[in-house]
Amino acid sequence: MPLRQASAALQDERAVPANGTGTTDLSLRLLDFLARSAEPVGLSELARQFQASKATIHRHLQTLAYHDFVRQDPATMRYAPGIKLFILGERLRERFDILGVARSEMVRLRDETGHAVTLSTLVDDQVVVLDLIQGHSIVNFGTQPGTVLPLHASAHGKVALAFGPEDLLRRCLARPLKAWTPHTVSTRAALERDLVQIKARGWATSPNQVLQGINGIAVPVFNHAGRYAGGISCAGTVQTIPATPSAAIIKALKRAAAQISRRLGYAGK
Amino acid sequence: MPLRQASAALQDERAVPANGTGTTDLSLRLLDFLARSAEPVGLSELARQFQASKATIHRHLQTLAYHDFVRQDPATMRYAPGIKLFILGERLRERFDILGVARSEMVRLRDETGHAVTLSTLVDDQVVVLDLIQGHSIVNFGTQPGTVLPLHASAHGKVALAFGPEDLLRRCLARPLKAWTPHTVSTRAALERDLVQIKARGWATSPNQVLQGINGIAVPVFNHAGRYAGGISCAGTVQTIPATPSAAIIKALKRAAAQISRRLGYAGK
DNA sequence: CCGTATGGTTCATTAAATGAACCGATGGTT
DNA sequence: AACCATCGGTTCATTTAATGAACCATACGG
Repeated sequence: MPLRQASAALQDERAVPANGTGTTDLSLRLLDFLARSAEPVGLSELARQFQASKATIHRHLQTLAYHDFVRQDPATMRYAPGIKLFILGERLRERFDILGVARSEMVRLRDETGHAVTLSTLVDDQVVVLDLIQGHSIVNFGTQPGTVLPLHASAHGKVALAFGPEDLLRRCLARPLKAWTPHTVSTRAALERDLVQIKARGWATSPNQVLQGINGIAVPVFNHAGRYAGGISCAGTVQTIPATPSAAIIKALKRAAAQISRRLGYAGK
Repeated sequence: MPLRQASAALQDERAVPANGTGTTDLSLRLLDFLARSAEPVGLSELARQFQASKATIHRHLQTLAYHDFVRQDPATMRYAPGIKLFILGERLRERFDILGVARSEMVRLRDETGHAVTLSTLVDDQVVVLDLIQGHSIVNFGTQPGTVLPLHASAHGKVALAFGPEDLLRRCLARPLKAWTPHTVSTRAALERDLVQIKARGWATSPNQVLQGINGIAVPVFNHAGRYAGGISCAGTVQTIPATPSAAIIKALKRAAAQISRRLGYAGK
């Protein structure tokens, strides 16, 4: 199977690599590629993907492996992401204090509603899923921690737009709004109309926005300074969570959010 | 407060950086340093720590930031670890399938015993904590996910030595056994005696081994091939988990481990 | 108003990253 | 068995690109 061109995986549509070190750039792209690959990848394959010589790739991998960012499967000789990524990633967790205080409330919310519950926050204009409590159904739902959600087409994202930094919407509109499904709100006017409503009622939904048949409902969490600190949401099928959800689930979400906000030092209602 | 010399943080006691790319090496050390720092660090500070020019550090940070491995606090201009570490770290989680199947059993074990429960596995001769379920006590216990445990001085480590790869013990004995406390088993003979007993009875403890007053009890988990796949443990004070633990807790641990092993496809008893 | 921090940039020097060609091993195919 | 095409890894001459001294502009404190 032809893998997607490696360089596209990370650089994506973004403009120029700016003025940095090209060597490091290659190393990081290698690291990213390996972390995104489902299977360990061989040296030659990597050299082909990145259009570099085997010698170059080999030395990069040596250094990455030395720092445990990459490991070589002793049996197949192929390369896989290393444990260091996991270790450093876990260390980053501590920085998001919202994570610790939210956990128990999320579990309670899950038990109340039976739905999968996710926690998100805004990092550098990106909505990132921080934690996930699996729902009480047979099929596993919800976005995994670490996932980046679209600002305009997810419940979490729209909560961030509605209650987050002032100029977030402007930066969001600077690039085209990707239509994930035929139902995705992808025009500026429709999104702004949506946000007015979300601000008024305090919660956002995203029926069929990012995936047909799936819906989410999210509410904001505020910190000690009274500012947006993140969001919590329930996710499920459009059958279980309709576009206009039941008063019960909204109430449960708002209660949980208020509780978390209070624990973060929020003094508001 | 004088920070520890940055270069020592990662290279540690290890011998030579091998033959890799020095540029990448510096980048990775920078990344590691930032991830380990509690607070964001300024450019000049980093240049001093790594004994390199500001220009060099700056360009490295530019590239790291471009890939979201590092972010610059807009207010203080200082540098902090980026969200990419968290994202890639979470992605690594999927690779450890033991994580998914173990979770519910760990929660049940925690509820049964009240103790903090941890899950570990062996990665490149290192025992790494994969998951932690907090105990039901006021004070938070247990080692955080991502932590590397000593092979000879932790319950998890000794389970790995007893039930893991044949030659792990040999490689473990190749370097001196660090004595974390006065009670740490740090002689070859004592360790080997310990392991014989652990193999016979199927569980390991580590009273006062790595921290005075703290004990852990661990049992192995086996995979579909009947080989060691990791371990689960309960942790607590030596008062709550004595050196020779109650039959109840041992039974609970063994039951949970058997259940997880079975879900991993283990056909044994 | 100076002194000394900070983050960031420029540019000539040179150190170091690079790739073509190579090796030894492995594993199918003829 | 001989062959060919892989594989991971290494060598070494070439030249690219990483480097640091010196340089801004700015901010803070006495």
